[in-house]
Parts: sequence; C-alpha cells; structure tokens
Amino acid sequence: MPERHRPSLPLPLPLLEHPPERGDAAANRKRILAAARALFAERGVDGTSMDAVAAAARVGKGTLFRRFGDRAGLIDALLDDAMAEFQDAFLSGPPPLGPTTPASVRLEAFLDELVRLIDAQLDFALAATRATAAGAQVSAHGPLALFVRVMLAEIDPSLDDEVVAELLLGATSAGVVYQLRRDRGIELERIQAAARALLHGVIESGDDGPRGAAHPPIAARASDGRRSAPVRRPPAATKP
Amino acid sequence: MPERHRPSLPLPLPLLEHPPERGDAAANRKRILAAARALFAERGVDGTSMDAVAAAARVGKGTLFRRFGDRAGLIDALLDDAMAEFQDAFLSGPPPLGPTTPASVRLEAFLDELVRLIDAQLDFALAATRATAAGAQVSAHGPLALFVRVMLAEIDPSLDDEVVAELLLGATSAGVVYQLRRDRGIELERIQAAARALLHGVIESGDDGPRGAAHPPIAARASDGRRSAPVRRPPAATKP
DNA sequence: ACAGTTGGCGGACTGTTGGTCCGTTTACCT
DNA sequence: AGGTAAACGGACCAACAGTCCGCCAACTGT
Repeated sequence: MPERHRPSLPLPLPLLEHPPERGDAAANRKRILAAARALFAERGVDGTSMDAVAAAARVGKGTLFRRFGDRAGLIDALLDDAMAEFQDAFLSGPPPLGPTTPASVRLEAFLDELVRLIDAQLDFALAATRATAAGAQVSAHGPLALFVRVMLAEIDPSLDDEVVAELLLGATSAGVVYQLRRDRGIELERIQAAARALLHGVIESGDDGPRGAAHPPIAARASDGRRSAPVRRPPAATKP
Repeated sequence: MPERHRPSLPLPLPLLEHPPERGDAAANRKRILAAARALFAERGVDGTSMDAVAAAARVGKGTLFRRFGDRAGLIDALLDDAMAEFQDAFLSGPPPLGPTTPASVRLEAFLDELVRLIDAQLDFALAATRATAAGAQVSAHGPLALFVRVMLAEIDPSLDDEVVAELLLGATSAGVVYQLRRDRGIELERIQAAARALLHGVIESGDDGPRGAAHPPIAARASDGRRSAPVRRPPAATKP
C-alpha cells in the first residue's frame, strides 16, 4: 500500500510519527498485520487468539506483544490501517469528499461513505469497537470526529459542534449498522438516508432556507426545570 | 422493588414470564444480583470475576451459571432490572413520559431521561454494552427501540421509523455519553440538547410548521448515482 | 406426617488465553 | 570487524469462564 500522506489542512492531527524502526522489525510488523487480517477474516476476531496470530505470522508471542502492546492494540492498528485511505479521501481527495466542496456536501458524503465502509467490514468493525479498552476509543475515531466537528462549525459556527459530532458518529457506529444490517436485513441506502436526515435536521433544516430560529425544546413548558438550552454551544466555560 | 407491572399499551412486548421458581432459587437470585451490583460498583464490571460474584453472594459457581447462563447474562439481567423503572415510566407513568402526552413531547422527554439514566450509571452502562456477545444487544434495547419507533411513526407515519429509531438510540448510546462526559468533561445538558436537535431535525423541523418537503440530499446532483432516497420508508420489500 | 422424587446446589476441575520474562540472536553503526 | 542496543522467541504464569456430578433439600401426593 502507498505511504499514507497526510496533507496540511487546518486539522492539527497529532500524527505521531513512528520513530525509526529496525529492518526486521518492520518486516515482522507487516507479516503480523497480514496474518491477523487473514485470520480475523477467516475465523472472526473473537475466534482468533493472539497465539494463533503469532503462529500464523511465524513470529514469537513476545514480538507480537512488544509491537502492539496488547490485543486491543493489534486490532486498533489494523483498523487504523483500513481507515487510512478514507482519511486521505476526505482530507485531500477529490470531490465530493475533498476540500474543494462545500462543507455541508462534504459532511453528507462523509457519512454516506462512513456507513458504507463500516458495512463493508461489519464484523471487523464491530469487534474493533468492542475490543478496545473500556472508555477508550479506537484511534481512528479521533480524526473522524475532528473532521465532523470542523465541517459542522463551518456550516454553522453557532452549533455545538463538539457534542453534535459525537452524537452523529454514534448514530452511525458499527453497533448500529450491525444491528440494522445483520439482525434486520435492512438495505444500506435506508441507513444512509436516515443518517442524512439526522444531519440535515441539525444543520437548520437543510441549506435551502435557514429560518434563523434554532430547535428549541418542543415542550419548553414541560415538567421540571431541567431542559433549557437549545443546540447552541454554551457561552464559555461554566465553572471558573 | 415493586413487581414490574407492564400495562397493556399497543406495544407487544414479548415479556417472557419466568416460570415458577423454587423458593431457595429465588432467594439466591436476589442475593446474586445484589452482590453483583455491589461488586460492580466497587471494583468495576471488568474487574469483577464470576468467582468473586459467587463468593460474595455465598453461592456456588454452578448456581450462578445455571441462573444466568453466562457472564453476559448476569450483566444483562442487572441492566434489565435497572431499566424496569424507566420502562414503566414511559409505558404508563405520568407526563411528560407517559401516554397522556403528545408523541413528540414524549419522545423528547424519553431521550432526555435516557441520557440522564446512562450518565447516572455510566461505567456500568458502558460495560454492559461491551459485555454482551458480539452482534447481540442488551435485552433492554428491544423495548426502548420499540418505543422510539412507535413514537416516531405517530409523529410522522411516513418516516422510516425502524431505521431512524436505531440511529437515534445509537447517538445516545453509552459509548457516546461516556466519551463526552468522562473524556471531555462535557455537561449533561449539552448532550441532551444535541440529542433534541437531532430529534427535532428528523421530525420535520419541529412541529411548529411542517413544510411538507422531506430532507432530500443536499447534493442531489453529486458524484455517482448512489444517493437517492430521502428519509422516507421505502414503498415495500425491494426484492420479491 | 412422611417418603419419594425432582430440581437446585456447590465447588473442585479443566482448557484456554492474554500477557510476561529473559537468555539468545541479529541488524545497524563506527 | 567488532560492539552494542534492540529485537526475537517461546517457555511460563496467573486468571478466569464455564462444566460436571455427587449431595442435599424443597415441593408433592398419600
């Protein structure tokens, strides 16, 4: 595969360059990743032990664990690798994902493609989200979330982009897609359409007629005094 | 706790009555659930082995496993228990969640409360979603999803409620809330507001002025011929 | 009240697995 | 070529989910 070239863009991705690596180490890493990919595809992620990966890669367990830290690390590395192409696409690729397109269209294309990608690797994607340590996120999540945030902010600077971005990504997470596709046999297009709907709603009913007003709670008068703020980003820090 | 009384409502919940249970068995189950709850709260779900639960409950491992099948079963039972109250609330409780309220308000209240509940049990909720077998869902998911579907369909029968409901629940899943709250320290209200925004968007820009038109893809003209259908439910089965 | 039977109970036991350790080997630099 | 620091490998370990089966005590019918 081609070296991943992350272009500038105003996205300060904290891409940690791996420090120089000895020749055999690099070779072993490749072998391990390849072997893992094959085994995961064949027997499933859960059905593949680290021993098996090491054996298939003709490598000792020690090597395997030193390279990737632990099981989650291996899976994450694999996922990252699979996402590299996608990241290039929306950071520097051609329209409609690339930077030459209006933000709203890019974001829409992004969600479409994200759902498609997850679906294409459903089992693996699901296993990856489940395998990472509790509370942690797959490392690919960061860049994705950042992209969505930036797009949202560009579309409507008053949006609470930080939060909305996460919800949007949650709505199109592997678990959801799995449930819909595998358990319910629903067509991919319906999922993509629904994701678009969520997106359009949050960016002021589409861009054809911004009506100024945000989406206040339907029931502003309801029950206790809890609900109040609309979708707007809070003024600043709440606690000094 | 009071017997969970699920009233009629047009929700055909497949509530499997537990068949008669011997006295000691029931007592043991209670002890196990209590012990598990305590240990999970104290050491975390991941840090608690089945051995530990059995010991704390003063029960043999055999008993533990026969009752709950496996680790996932225990966690699921616990979660189910925690959700019982919530289910009663939106099935038969007082406004704004209960059946005497318009659907849009109920759904909004539902999301608010769901997020609040997840947050209140963050660690446990997260662990629960991760602990269930790959591809499976926590059993509490079913009733929740059904409720959202029914509400959505009532608000706008042309909506693809089946899919939108899942995305909405995915957007407010434990993983998302965890990420936002723990890792980013974001206030609960912002999450609830964002969830409301997603909801409002999908139900035609709020109920104050339905404009008839759906949310078509922003870029109907874009790229390849993939994207097409709006948020609407497809006519019927696609393959005869 | 009592004996029989069925289901529940307990905890020893097993197989698997993620992860560690350390003596040995090997790539890279001078 | 020689030295050094890093990588390698696979034996080893501890932990843990889940199973098995002999023992025991609730319910049932008389």
